[in-house]
Amino acid sequence: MLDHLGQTKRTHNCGELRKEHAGQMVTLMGWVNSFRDHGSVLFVHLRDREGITQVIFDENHNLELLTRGKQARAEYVLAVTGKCVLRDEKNYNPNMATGEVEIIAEELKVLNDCQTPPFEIDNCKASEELRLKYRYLDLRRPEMQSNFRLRHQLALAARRVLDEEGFYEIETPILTKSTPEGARDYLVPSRTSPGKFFALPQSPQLFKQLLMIAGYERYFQIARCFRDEDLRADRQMEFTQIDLEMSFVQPDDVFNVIEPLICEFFKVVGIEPPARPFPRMSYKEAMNRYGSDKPDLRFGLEFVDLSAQFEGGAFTVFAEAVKKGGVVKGIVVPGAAQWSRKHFDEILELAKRYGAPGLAYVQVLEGESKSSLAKFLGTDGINALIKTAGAKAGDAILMIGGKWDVVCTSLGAVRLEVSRRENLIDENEYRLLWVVDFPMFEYHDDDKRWYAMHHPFTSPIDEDLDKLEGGDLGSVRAKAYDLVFNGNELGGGSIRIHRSDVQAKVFKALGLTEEEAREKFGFFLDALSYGTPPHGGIALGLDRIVMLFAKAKSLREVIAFPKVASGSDLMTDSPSAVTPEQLAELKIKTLV
RNA sequence: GGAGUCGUAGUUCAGUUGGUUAGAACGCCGGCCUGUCACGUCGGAGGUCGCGGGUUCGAAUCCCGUCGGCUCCGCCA
Repeated sequence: MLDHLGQTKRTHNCGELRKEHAGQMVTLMGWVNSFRDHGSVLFVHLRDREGITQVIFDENHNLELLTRGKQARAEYVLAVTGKCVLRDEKNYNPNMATGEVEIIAEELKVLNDCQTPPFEIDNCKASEELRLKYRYLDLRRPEMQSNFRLRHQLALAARRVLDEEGFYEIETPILTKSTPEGARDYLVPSRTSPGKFFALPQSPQLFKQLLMIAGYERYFQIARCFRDEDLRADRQMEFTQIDLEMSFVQPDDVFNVIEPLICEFFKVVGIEPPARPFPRMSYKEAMNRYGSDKPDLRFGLEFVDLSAQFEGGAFTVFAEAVKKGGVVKGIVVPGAAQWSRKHFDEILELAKRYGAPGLAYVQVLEGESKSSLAKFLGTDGINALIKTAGAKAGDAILMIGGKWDVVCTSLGAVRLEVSRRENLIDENEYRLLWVVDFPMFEYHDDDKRWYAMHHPFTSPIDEDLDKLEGGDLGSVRAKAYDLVFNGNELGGGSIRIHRSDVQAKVFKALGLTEEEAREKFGFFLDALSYGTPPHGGIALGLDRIVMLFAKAKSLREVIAFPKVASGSDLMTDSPSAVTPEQLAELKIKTLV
């Protein structure tokens, strides 16, 4: 039989009672975390958001109440009133914050019962699939509740810091206009304009720029963004950004807002904040030294350029690569001289997945070193190589030669894999940096045209403005920057174009005719011409920030109701079919 | 779109070379138990081996297909 809550009021939560409370009458409400029935005495651990407290039902104290208490099962919802008492010292439970006290039940209300849960909340060993199907149960687990407390605290800190810095929080539309650049849009059919569609925003990009044009000077929003692309452990189709924009600024001004904000996050989680200013590295340098535009600086394995060693040499594969304008780069891996052939082969396979033509290596030994290159370079050549690379006995040098970007990217992947295999990452270290001076454009071989690397409203750096016309678009640098945290891209932004003439040149460079530009961004181009202040901003991935501070392996651990890799929601079983009537109303026919 | 990997009781897993009645732990149900907090103890129930097809005297096991989860490539800032 269930009881009504009635006028019973909770006096304390399940995490706050200490020995100072001994002697007080208290009322707790929560879920049965566990129970142990000893016949004439029953122990119940009652759990709520704040913690767990032990409640005792005792035959000598109240037989009728004990009998009723014994009906409780896992996850029943109880209201218990009783006296908080100090436990005998030998009965302290040091594993519980409330372990020095317990509640002797005087009154019990069973507010609700519970089916046998599909997995134990207290001791969850369930697969992620099952956890997601019963997400509301999964979210009861203290580990998950702690993730969402952290998420709340970080979002709150962001609001506090940005408010102190003079930012207004302003909402922008969720139903907006499809823009073909960038990621695939989620489309929403318009009933009132049959055959036409809204798009869900990939980011509030244009709206926040319009707010600058509108004179709001400093805007921020904790904004939901949508991208119809395949998911990853660190990528959901629907995610949250701390999005902001500022007027009359250069990149430094943005950094000077973001760095204190990030430091505040460290304070919230109780970790010593990193030193400021955060280091900065150009895109080119990051690629050259680490093979990534989001280098993980928690470990070394920096690239050594070995092009000069191979130029014109007997190892024709590498010599040819250099001759054609490519490079040969290597990393020195401590201890890897002992690796098995199989181990090297696995690394080679990885490099190939990233487009590397091959992978050469030298196993550096006390006496003669081992390498497949020995027959080309001779002992002297190998020794010279070892010296240039700075390798010691016991190390191995892994080398890739070819086109610059392929070498950097594939060796970067090798560097990361090696760091994992060799356990080179200190999980308690936090390394932040700004990656700056990104290329403005990147060339896509498949459709033979240039694309904006960031987005087409990014300002080129002043010195490169001239290069927009007449030529070498690949060398134009953008006033764009990414914030990188332990090898993860936490956010990115740029100073925007505020002049119509510059914007027109960029569109032209991207191959957009004036008519196309007008059709796609006409409203925005109009706005640009009405006194746009210089402005710029950034967006930080809130989910990723929470994930990193929570040391979670996937975004799904810090998003309350996430999608799985295939893009569906296992709890609601969405997406799902809709009725023919719904489609008819929208004038939509499906092809499947 | 592609690659790898996993799918057996409510859950997590084991399951030998293809062999007779598919096991364990936890959970669940019932009994006993006054100090447990991973309680203990006695007993019990619980299986479409993801699904479909094939090979075989015989399939959880081998083959083909398919569905679903995870990780990655492509894609994505």
